[in-house]
Amino acid sequence: MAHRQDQQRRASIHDVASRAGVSAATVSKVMAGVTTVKPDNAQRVFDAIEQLGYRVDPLASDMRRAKRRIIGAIMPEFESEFFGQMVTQLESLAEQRGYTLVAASSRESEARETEILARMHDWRVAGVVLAPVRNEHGPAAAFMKANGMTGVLIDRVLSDDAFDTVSADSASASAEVARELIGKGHRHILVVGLGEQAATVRARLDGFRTTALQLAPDTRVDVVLAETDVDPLRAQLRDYFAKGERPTAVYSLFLKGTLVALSEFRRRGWHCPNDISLVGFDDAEWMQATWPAIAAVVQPVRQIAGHAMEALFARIEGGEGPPTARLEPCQVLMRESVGSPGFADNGVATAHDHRG
Amino acid sequence: MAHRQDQQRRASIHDVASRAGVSAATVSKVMAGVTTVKPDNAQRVFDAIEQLGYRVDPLASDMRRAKRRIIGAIMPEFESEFFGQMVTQLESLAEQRGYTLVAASSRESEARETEILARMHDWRVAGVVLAPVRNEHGPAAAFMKANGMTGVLIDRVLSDDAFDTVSADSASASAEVARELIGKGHRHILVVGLGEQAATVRARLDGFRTTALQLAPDTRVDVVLAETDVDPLRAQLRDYFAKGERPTAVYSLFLKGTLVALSEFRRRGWHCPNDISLVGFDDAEWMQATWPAIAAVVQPVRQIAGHAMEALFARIEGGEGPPTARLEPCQVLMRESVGSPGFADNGVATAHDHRG
DNA sequence: AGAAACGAGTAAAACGATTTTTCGCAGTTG
DNA sequence: CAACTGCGAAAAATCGTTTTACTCGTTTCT
Repeated sequence: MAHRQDQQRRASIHDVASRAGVSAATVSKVMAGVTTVKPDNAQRVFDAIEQLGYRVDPLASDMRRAKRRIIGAIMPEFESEFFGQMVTQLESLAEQRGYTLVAASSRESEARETEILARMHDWRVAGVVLAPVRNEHGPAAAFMKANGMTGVLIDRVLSDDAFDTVSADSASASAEVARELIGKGHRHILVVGLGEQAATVRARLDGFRTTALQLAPDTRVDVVLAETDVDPLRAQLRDYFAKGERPTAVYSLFLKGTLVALSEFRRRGWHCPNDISLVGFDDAEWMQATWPAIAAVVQPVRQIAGHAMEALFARIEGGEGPPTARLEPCQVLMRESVGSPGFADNGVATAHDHRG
Repeated sequence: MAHRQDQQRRASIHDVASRAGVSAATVSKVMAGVTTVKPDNAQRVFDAIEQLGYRVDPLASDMRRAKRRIIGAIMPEFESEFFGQMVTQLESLAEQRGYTLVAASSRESEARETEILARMHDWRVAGVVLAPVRNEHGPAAAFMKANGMTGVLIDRVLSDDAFDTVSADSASASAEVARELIGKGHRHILVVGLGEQAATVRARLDGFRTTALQLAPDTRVDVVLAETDVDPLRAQLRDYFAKGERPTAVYSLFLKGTLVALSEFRRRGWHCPNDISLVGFDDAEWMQATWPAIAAVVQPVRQIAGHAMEALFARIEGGEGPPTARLEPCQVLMRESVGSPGFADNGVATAHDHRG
């Protein structure tokens, strides 16, 4: 084939039409499966399509309708397993319905979130799955509302008066964590979190505290909440321990907090679970490979993605009615990082002797 | 504003034109910054744009030109830090040049890879960043070639005769790992990997073995390579150890292998680095938080993304010349999981006594 | 003065599809 | 035989832009 002119223009519907000796409209009808076309002509159209390798240009095809067969997805980040799985799921579900998913990362910035949303509005996407940086009351949701966009809010949300929401049932999961920890005898527990994710953090904190205090009113629940970034949290946690505070268990409300707690333990020579117990919201693959394995709350990614898309497409297809707020149950995996207090011996690392 | 009819049609260029009392062509010129427009008219156009909240429909705008201001990105998966960071970077770089990134996950399937590519071709994307599942010789690259698409290959590739490639310098990094391990006295090292990622796995393995044997010809390098999935690897590794093999160090050629190795150590009660040393290709955030911290080869994500986009846009803008093959240097972080052999005491777990 | 150049703008043709409208024609009916 | 019915297909309108080609004055050059 030598050095073909590869930068050729692709065959359009008119090329197919003229080769088949019919009009473009007829080609369109054949492709849409309309039956009022003579079999003879239909065959010639099929042949022409085959020969030219013709494929519909989806964007041109969408041109005529107001909405395009595109779903926008905005995630706070792509670097974590959770959002990675979420995007994968959403992509798959969108595809199943003949839509294309266009995902963007707001990089934990509300300003960027709105910019992306504006771009997607320009693209005239059919709908948006928004995982807001903070909560459902941010500028992004307001933008969607103001511009009459259809969308679903997920993850760091509870409920909204304009959009359907789907998120993990943080409160119940946290309550279960509380039951487990109290049941194991813990009475001084530290909860660490990041304040910016207001919606979920509050639900998780309240769910935990309420249940803990209900089961054992003498329980002391300390809270270390950093405002925005992870480094301040690390500093605050360091201060907290430096003051001599010595909880028997730590419950981290989100993944990064679990890492911070873990590295802080490590710095002080504390081992789980002998010196201190640890449970984290959000599971990750590595948590099963470490020693000890880290207990975690597993979010139902598939369910969240599934119901989000279901709700979204219902709205796209004109579904009416008040917005729904769905909470999907989590799974709490109590692994080796959680034990009973009592072996604690104030900062002296103990010998390990786990055996598979 | 009561219950406005929010499902309004957005203002088009013609709406702006008629409100400003000019033609659509003039509006287009004003927006493009053409100077041959009377200031008076230009002002009226700007006012109309302002009042109507008009924004160009990027897809309609792209309609007229053959290529669209869209870059496609195909990654084997979204769940890992590496590809998450990669997508984030690529998105950012595309945006900087006024393009939109559309990312898709091939979910480690070559068949799906080609399907996605076909869809992107239908979309008439300006270019594609492809991180192939296996290597540069797969069906996806062939498809791109056959259809005259412009693109760049990254990550699991070495070089290609049609496309620019950018990847981590696996061989050099592996050589450095070999130097480190040999230097620490290791003479029996197990390398674990996944065979499907042929291109890079071979480079990493050869780079390691060559240097190791060169520095210490008596070194024994065992290799456990699974074909496709992670579970067979786990089984093979289990068999290997069950045979009584007792290397003093393990070098994992990819992240999942590191997790498998780690959990296998855990199952057998072996501790790093006293019982066995571990180095993994690919870094992850958690590796610094665990005890011990896991030594890892850090891939230069930013550099790879940066040069990939640079090369891609050069081609998009018509750049000629033979394809380039870039190798970006990695950083090898020797953490606590690597020590000197000699403390090994055949399977009996030893007491830990790390202190921050 | 007449040609050429230029300035400022418009109408119309693309781009690649889909959808609505119109049209020709064959067959049927009164 | 005129009028009606349907079928199949073509022609035209539409989506929102950009670009080309063209008009109509006015100015400048020879």
